[in-house]
Amino acid sequence: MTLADQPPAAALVFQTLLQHGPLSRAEIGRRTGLTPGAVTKVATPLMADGWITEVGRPATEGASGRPATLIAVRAERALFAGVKVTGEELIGVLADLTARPLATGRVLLDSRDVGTVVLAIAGLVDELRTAGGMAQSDALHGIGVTISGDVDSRLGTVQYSPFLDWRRVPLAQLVESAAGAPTVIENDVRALTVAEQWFGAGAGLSTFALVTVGAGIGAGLSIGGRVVSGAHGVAGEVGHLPVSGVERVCTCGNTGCVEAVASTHAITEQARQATGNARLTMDEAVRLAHAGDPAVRAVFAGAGRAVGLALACVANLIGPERIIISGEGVASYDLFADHIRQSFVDHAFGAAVDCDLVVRPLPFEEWARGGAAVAAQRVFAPAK
Amino acid sequence: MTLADQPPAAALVFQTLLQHGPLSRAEIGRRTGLTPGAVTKVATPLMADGWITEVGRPATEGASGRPATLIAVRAERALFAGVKVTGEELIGVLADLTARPLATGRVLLDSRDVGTVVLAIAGLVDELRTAGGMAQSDALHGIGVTISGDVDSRLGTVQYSPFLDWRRVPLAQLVESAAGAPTVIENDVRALTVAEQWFGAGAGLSTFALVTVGAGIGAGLSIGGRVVSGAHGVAGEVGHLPVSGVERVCTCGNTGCVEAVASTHAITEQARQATGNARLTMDEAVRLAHAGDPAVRAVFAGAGRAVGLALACVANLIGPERIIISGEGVASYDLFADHIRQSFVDHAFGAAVDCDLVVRPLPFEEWARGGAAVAAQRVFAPAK
DNA sequence: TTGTCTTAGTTTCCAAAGGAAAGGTAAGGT
DNA sequence: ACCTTACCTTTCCTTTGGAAACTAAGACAA
Repeated sequence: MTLADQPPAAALVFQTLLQHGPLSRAEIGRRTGLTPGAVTKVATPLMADGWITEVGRPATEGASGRPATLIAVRAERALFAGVKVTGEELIGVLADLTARPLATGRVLLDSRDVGTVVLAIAGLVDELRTAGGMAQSDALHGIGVTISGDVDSRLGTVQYSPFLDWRRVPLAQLVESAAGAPTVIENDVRALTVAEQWFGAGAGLSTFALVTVGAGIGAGLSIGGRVVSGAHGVAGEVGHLPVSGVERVCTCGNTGCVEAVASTHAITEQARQATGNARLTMDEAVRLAHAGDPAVRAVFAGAGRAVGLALACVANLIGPERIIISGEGVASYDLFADHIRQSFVDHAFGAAVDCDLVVRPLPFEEWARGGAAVAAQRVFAPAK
Repeated sequence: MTLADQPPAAALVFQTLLQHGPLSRAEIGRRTGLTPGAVTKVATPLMADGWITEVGRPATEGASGRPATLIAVRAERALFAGVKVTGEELIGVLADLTARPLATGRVLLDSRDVGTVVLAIAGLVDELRTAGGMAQSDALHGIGVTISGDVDSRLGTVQYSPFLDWRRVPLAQLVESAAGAPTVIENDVRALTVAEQWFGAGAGLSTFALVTVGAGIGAGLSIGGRVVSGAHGVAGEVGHLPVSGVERVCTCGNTGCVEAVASTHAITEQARQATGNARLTMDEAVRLAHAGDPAVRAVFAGAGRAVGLALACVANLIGPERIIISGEGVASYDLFADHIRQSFVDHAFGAAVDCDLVVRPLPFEEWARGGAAVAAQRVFAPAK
C-alpha cells in the first residue's frame, strides 16, 4: 500500500502527525476539521500498513472522560537518501520519513562530467544503505538530489548549474536508472526550505523565508504552504537584491548586490584589503574580528548591514511570519547579528518588524537532508 | 440560489468562464479536467438560475462533428458596488460580475470621522444604484470598500489607516448596516490585484505582481492564484524597499526608500529644488522635462531607476511571470520608461529578466473597480 | 437520399469520500 | 453501583464526480 492510494483525508491526517508529533484521534479531528469518525476510518488502514502506530497516553492530570490514545508516524516505515551535489563533492544522508539522518557520507568528485557524477551518486547511495544497516532486499523509498542553480523539479532536469557547468541535464532519470530508486531533484535552497517547512522552524507557519548565508546568499520562500519556484526558475535570489550602501562590484557584474559584501568570499576579500594581508583566510578574519581589529570588524558590520537590508526587503515584500537565517558562518554569527537585526528593524516597514528572526546552524549534512525531505514529501504530499 | 450552494465543480466551471470568456462545455471539461458529464450536470442549475447562458456557436470553419454550443457568464446576474476611500474623497463604481463599470461617482469628504465616512459611503452607493438604473427592489449583491493601509479583510476591520487616522475600525460591519448589503473591505492595492487577477492583465497567470506608482508606491503580489496579505498585514511594500542609489530621506524616516525619489510628491520636491522654483507643480515638471530641461529630466531618470530597482527586487525574490506597472503618472510614463526598463534589466538576476513588464493606465475609477472585484470574488470564489 | 464518421452534449449508473448520529468504551466522581 | 465525560467506532446516508452508454447535429461520401 502506498499513501497515494488512500483518500485525501489520509494525507491530511498523516501530515498533521508529521508536523505536530503524537496526537489523539480526537485532536487530529479538531485540527484538520475532520469528524472523529473520518479520522478513525482513515487511520485504520494507515496503522494496518505500518505508517502510523499507537504510542500510549498523553500525560494529562485529572482529565475527565475516556483517556485519549496518542498515535504517531512510524518514521522508519520508509527510508530516503538525500544527496547534495556541489562542484567539488557529494554530501549524502540516509534519512527516515521525518528527514532524521540515520547515516551520512561524503565523496569527493574528480570530474564534473555528468556520467561520472551520476555514478558517484549511485555509489554514495549504496554506501549509505550499508552504513544505515539496510539489507540488500530493503527497498529505498526514494532519492532526492539537490543542486544549486536552475532546477526544474517537475521535469526532473537541471536547466543550468553554474558550478558544474551543466545545461539541460535530465538528472532525475539518470540517477533513477543508476541507483534503482524513484528519484526527484530540486534546487538546494528550495529543498532546505521544504525540510524546514515540514520538520523545522517553519512547521505550522503559513508563510516564512529561509535565508542561507555562506559561499552564496540565497533564500527559499514558503508562502501558503507552498515553496515558490518562480515562473522562470528564479526565486529567492536575495544575494542579488540591489540594496543601498553597497559599493563593491558583484560577480554578476552589478554594484549593490548583497552577495558582493556578505558572501564568505566577499568578506575574505574585504578583510584582505583592510589588513593588507593578501593571504588572510576567513577563519583568520573571524579571529581578528573577535580580537577587536576595528577594520575587520567593520567588514563584518557592513556584511551584517547588507544582510539586514535583504531581510527587510523580504519582510516588506511578502510579510512572512518568520525569517530563518541559516549558514555555515554561524560560528561568526555574533559578528553580524546586531547589525543584521539593527538594519532589519530600521528598514522593515510598519508591522513588518514583527517578523520573527530566527538563527539556525547549518551543519554540512543539513543540505543533503533537504534532498531527503523532498523525496519524502513525494510520499506524503503527492501530486500538488 | 447562490453559487455557494453548488458543488465545487460549479465554482470551477464558473471561474473558467469568467477568466476565458465563452467556451463550449467540452472545452471547459478539457481545461478544468472535469468529464463532459460533470460539466453538463453542474452547468444545468447554473443556467436555470441565470448565472450562465448559451451564447451561440463558435466561428469554426470546416470542423467535423457536432458543432459546439458556447456558454458564457451572464455578467448582469449580480451587481456590486466598489468604493475606494481616500483622505479627501470617495470614488465609487457600480459594476457587474466581471467588474465592468456601469456607473461611476465621486464624493468629497468634509470629515474623516468614521460615522461621517460610513454615511457618505452609504449615500454614494445609493447614488450609484440610481445612476445605474437599478430599481428600489433590485438587491445589490455586495459592496467592496477599499482603503490604503493595514486592512484585515477576514475580520472586516481597518487596523490602521494613516490617511484617515483610523485604528481598529470595524468598517465592513458599519457599512453593511448603513448600506444594507453584504460588505467586504480590503486594502486598495490588493483589491486592484484581485481585479487584475480575474479580469485584467493577470488573468490566467500563476504568479504576477502589480506595482502602482503615484502618490505612494505599492505592489500587490499574486502567487499561485492567491493575493498575498502578509502575516502582519504588510506585504508588497515596494515603496519602502531600501534600494541603492537613493540618498533622500523618506517620510518613513529612512534613506534608500524608492518612495523617497519616485512618488509624485518626491518628484515634485526634487524638481522644485532642481529648478529653484518653489511652487512648481507636477504637471509643470512634466512639461519642463518634455521640453528638455536637463535638471528636471534627471529627476525623472532617478525616479525611473529607483522603480526599476524595485521591480528587480520583486523579480529576483518571487520570480513572477509578469509585472504590471500602473499609475496615475502614465501621462509622464515616457519620462521614466527607459530608465525603469534599463535598471530592471541590469539588476534582474539570471532568468528573472524574462519577466514580462506591462504598463497599464490607472484611471481614477479603476481603484473603485478593485472593490467591486473583491465583492464579486466573494460570490464566485467563496471561502478560500 | 441515406448511411457513416466525428465531435458535442446528456443520461444513467456507480464508487468513493466524508458527515451525522447513535452506540460502545474507559476513566473519574458521587 | 451509577452517572458523567470525553474518546473512539460503527452504521447509515448524502454528495460528488467519473465511466460509459447513448443521443444530437453537422459534414461527407456512396
